[in-house]
Amino acid sequence: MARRYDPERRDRIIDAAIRVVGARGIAGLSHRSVAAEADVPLGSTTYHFASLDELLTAALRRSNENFAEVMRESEALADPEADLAEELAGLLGEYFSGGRGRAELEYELYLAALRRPALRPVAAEWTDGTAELLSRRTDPATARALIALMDGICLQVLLTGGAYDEAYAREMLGRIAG
Amino acid sequence: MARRYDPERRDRIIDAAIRVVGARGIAGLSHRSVAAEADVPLGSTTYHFASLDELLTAALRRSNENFAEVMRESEALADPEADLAEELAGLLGEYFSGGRGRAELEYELYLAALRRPALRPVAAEWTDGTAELLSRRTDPATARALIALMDGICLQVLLTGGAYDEAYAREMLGRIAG
DNA sequence: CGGCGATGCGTACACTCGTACACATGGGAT
DNA sequence: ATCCCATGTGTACGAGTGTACGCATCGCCG
Repeated sequence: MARRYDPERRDRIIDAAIRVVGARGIAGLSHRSVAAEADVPLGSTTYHFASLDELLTAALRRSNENFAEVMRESEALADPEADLAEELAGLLGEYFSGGRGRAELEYELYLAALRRPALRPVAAEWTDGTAELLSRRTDPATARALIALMDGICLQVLLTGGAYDEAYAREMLGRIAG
Repeated sequence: MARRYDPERRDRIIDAAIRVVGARGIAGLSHRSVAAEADVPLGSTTYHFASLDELLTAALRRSNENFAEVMRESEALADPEADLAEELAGLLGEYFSGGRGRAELEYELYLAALRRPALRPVAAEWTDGTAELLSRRTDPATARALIALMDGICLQVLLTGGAYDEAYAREMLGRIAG
């Protein structure tokens, strides 16, 4: 077969990996499944990413960037007049409004760091980055606690299959933000 | 080989599964690895647990029971005089004092519910049970928020590889408990 | 323009896995 | 005492996996 000149292949493989994780979970991620999704031969995925951990790391980093984008777009976060707890609760509402899919995907990548030390620095990047963003509206310790509570609330929704209760989230975030 | 009469084999297989997950993670869980750990033939594990999901469900349920035991033993939780936030922060301290191992194992099973609907009812059982326990000291909504925050704090410790800060946990739990 | 190294391609191998199945055994119901 | 079926045992098969390797191709640097 003719060889293709494809300078952005690496990026496309990462995108394919994210789609595969979204559709079949990390358990369904393999060099072959990614190769098929990205429409590249098997050898190409192993060439660009020596191990699956490497690929997952890249996928988590990209996922983080996507989320960071969303938070940056929310100008309300920068408005010192707005109620921080309400803004965050609203943000989570939007996050869940598109169905479980997206949140499930991003959390699966994030939680994968539990067992994969290679992902931990990337997970820490996300936490630190978000904390820094929130630090413009409150002190650093409070910022971290807000993130922890949001994580916990998302977890309860995702793990137990329950619904997201925005008023409840607003109330509890408010207790921390003061 | 002589057949062994072994009425508690099912239980021993569950224990073996928990040890395997602790040592190699859910990714390393297979009928064969469990069979080897429990010292039973392969066919025996497939006989007692038709699918790995079934085995994971049983493992998560047992893990929940172990944790519930710990919480019940903590009489301090029942003492209306004690400061709830301080008690919970202390409990988490004990939880982490034995190294990452135990928390990592239990959270891995718990978080597996994200992608395995079969585990979600069991995860919900745990949340509901713990919330009920805490409801003796506070209202139900606050109880759920305390659990969410504890989950989030544990997650930050486990995912980023950071250390557990008991004073910080106490402060933030206190803001929710009021 | 020449070549070389990065990139792409296809295949083969050894391994593990879930599943299925045929057969053995003996506890407990009848 | 007898028989049945829940339980236990061993093996085989096909599918999927990570990895390695040889060869092809061509952008780019000298």
